[in-house]
Amino acid sequence: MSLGWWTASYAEDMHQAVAARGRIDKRQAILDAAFTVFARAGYAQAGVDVIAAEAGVAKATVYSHFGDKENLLREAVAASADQALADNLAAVDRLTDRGTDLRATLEGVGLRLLQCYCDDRSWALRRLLSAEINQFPDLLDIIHTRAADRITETLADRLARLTVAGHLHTPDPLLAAEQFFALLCGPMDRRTRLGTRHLPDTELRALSRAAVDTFLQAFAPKRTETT
Amino acid sequence: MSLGWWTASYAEDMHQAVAARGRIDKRQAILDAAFTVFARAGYAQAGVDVIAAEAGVAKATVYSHFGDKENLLREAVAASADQALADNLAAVDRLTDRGTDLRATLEGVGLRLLQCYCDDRSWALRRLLSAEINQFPDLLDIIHTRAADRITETLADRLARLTVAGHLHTPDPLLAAEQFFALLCGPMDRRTRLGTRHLPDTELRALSRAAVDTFLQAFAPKRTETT
DNA sequence: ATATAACTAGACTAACCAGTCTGGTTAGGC
DNA sequence: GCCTAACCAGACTGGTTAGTCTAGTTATAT
Repeated sequence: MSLGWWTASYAEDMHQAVAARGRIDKRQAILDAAFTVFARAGYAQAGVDVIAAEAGVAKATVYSHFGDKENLLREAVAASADQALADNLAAVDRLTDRGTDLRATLEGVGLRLLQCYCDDRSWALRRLLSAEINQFPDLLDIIHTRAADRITETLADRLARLTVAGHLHTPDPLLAAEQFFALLCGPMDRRTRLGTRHLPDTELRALSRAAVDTFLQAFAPKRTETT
Repeated sequence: MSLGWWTASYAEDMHQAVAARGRIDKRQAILDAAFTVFARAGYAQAGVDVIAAEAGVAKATVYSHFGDKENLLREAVAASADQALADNLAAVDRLTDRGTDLRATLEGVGLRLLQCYCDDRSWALRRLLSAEINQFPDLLDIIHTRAADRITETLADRLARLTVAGHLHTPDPLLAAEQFFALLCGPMDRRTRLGTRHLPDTELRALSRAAVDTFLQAFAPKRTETT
C-alpha cells in the first residue's frame, strides 16, 4: 500500500523478479517522481521527502541513489530529455516516407511534433529549464546536446535530402528546419497559453496545416513543379 | 550612501523634492529590486531582506507597500510587463511608415523587436513566467492581457492595413502576425541559447532578414507586384 | 512647535527542509 | 543457516526565511 502505484497483483507477479530488478526499478521510480515533483513545485519548493513518498521509497534511499538534490535534478532532467528525444525522432523519421505527396507528409510530421510539444511532460521540461537556468546553467547543455540539437539537425538532414531530390528548395537546411519548428511552435505557444490549456487534435491539425502552408510557400522548388 | 544608486549630488539637488516624491520613488525602487532579485534567484529562493537591501530600503517598508511576497511578485511582474509593452509597441509602430519599401521596413521592425526580446529584462520576465506559472497562474493573464496580446493584435492591425492597401496578402492577419513573431523568435531562441548568450547586432540583422524573407515569400501579394 | 505618517535597524517567531543518523527489516547469494 | 546489501520509518541537526514587532528617526503640514 505504501508503495504507491504498485498494485497488489503486480507485486505478487513480480515477487521474485522484483528483488533482482528492484534496485533499477526503484531508481526509475525515483527519477519519475522527482521529475513530476520538480515540475509541479519548482526545484526550491520541491521537498526530497515528497519525492521519496511519491516514489514509494524512503528518503534515505533517494540519497543513496543520487547523492544530493542537485544531482537528482540533473539526472531527472536528463532522463526526461532522453524520453523527449525518442518521441521527437519518431515523428521526424516519418519524413523519410516517399510515395505520398510532400504536403501531406509534412502536415503529418507537423501534427506529430505538435503532439510531442503539447505533452505535459514536454512542457514541464521546458518550464523547468527556463526556471532553473540561472542556478543550473548546465541543464541547458544537457537538454540541447541530448535532445533539441539532435532533433533540429535530423530535420535539417531530411530537408537537405528532399532538396537534393528536387522536392524542396532549402539553400540553408538548418535555418529552414528552425523556421519549420518556429512556425509550428510559435502559434501553438500562444494558443495553449504556454501549455496551461489543452488543444483538441483538430486544432493541432489546423496549426500544422497553417505552418506547412507558409513553409511550402517559402521553400517549394522555384523552377520545376514537383510531380 | 546606504541608499545605493543615489549619488551625493543627486541627493543634494533633490533634497526638497525627494521628500514629496519619496514614497513613490521608494515604491518604484522596490519594484525594480524585486524584479531583479526574483529574476536572478527565482521566487522561492529570493529573500525579501535581499530585495529590501537592493532597493535601499528597510524590510518593513517593503511589507508596508506590498503586503506580502506573493503580491510583490505580481506587482513587479505587472510593472515589468508594462515596460515591455511600451518597448514593443514602439517597435511595431514604425510599421506605419510609408514611402520606403516594405521589405526594408519589415526588416527594421524585426530588428527592433529582436532587440526587445533579447534584452535581459525581457528574458527574465519570460523565465519568471515559465517558472512560476504553476504556483501563480494569474501571472499569465497579467502578462498576456497587458502586453503579449496587445502587441500581437497591433501587429495584426498593421498587416491588415497593408493588405487592404495591396502591399501584402494576409487573409488571416492574426495568424500572419503570430508567424512573423515565430519566425523572428524561434531561431533567436536557439542562437542565444535561451537568452544566456548575447548576439551582436549584425547577427540580429541577419535573423531579421531571414525571417522577413520567408514571411514575404508567403505573404507578398500574388497578382500585382508592389511598386 | 507639534502631530502625523513614512521610514529605519534589528530582534524575534514559527515554520520549513536538506542531509545525516539510528536501529531494525527483508531477501538473495553461498 | 548466515552474510551482505539494499531498504525501511522516523528522529534529529543546522540553516534559512516570511512576516511581525519594537523603539527610535526624519520630514511635512498645519
